[in-house]
Amino acid sequence: MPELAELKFTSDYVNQVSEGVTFVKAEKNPIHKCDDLNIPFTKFKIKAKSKGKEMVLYFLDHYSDKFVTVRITMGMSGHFKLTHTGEEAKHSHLKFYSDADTTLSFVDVRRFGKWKQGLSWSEDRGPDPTTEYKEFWDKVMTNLTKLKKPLFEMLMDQKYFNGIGNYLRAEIIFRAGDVDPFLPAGMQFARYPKLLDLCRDIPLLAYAKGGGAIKDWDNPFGDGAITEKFMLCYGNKTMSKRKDRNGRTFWYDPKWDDVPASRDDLGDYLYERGGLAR
DNA sequence: TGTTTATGCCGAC
DNA sequence: TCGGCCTAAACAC
Repeated sequence: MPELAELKFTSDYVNQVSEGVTFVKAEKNPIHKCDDLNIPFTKFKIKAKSKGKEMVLYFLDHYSDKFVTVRITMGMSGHFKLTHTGEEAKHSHLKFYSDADTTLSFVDVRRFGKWKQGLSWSEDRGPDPTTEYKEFWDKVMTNLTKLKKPLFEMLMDQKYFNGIGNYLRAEIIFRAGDVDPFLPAGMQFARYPKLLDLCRDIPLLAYAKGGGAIKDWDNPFGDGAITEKFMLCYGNKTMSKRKDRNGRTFWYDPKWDDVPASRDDLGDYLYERGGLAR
């Protein structure tokens, strides 16, 4: 489930269940390709922060001010789960054991999630549109000429839109209403500054709507957590869909169905609708 | 029983 | 830019 809002939930969850807890050991599942962790403390606290689609975990020494960091991404299925020790979920790939017979596990069925010790936020990912809005706005608006890909594909570029993924781009574009998703992104941001606001407000809405429901990580996908009221477009049978150039399904309002899906025909379309040279 | 699909990257051409 | 990385559930036959 992990886009910007879910990373915030995950970070919240780690902080909630780790509050006041002392951890004593970190362990990696050998099947996972990422490097083992080396937490150089015998007793430590854990704290988490999220930014876009990344998390940073802080391991704080019980006996000093020293700490180490681990940067984590969630892939398609990553999440954290606190259990009794010995009852960790299948597909737990990192386990942090407390001194109270509990384990905080990083659970990830598909193993697309990654971690690396000693790192903080990635240099090649942009600001978080919800917590660093001004930097986000500046970065987009000062690079309009570089945003040449169509809006619906550009919104997945983490260099500018850190935290936006496949469902958020669908919901952002759907709510933008009159904004053609298939025209070049830079042009659309220049024409419709409200797009910048939506890149902040829709992830915030997802966070607000999901607040009560996503906590049940035993059943993160099946309970319609964010669906009613929030998920208007993504996965909706009455909407249209097509594959983007990366093979991801893009859900959109059927009113844009006349936009050519073939790249060969798109040149003429841009000339007519976008005012661009052929 | 086989195929398609899944909220994401990542690196080899 | 395209296939690869993974498991599991939903769907097709």
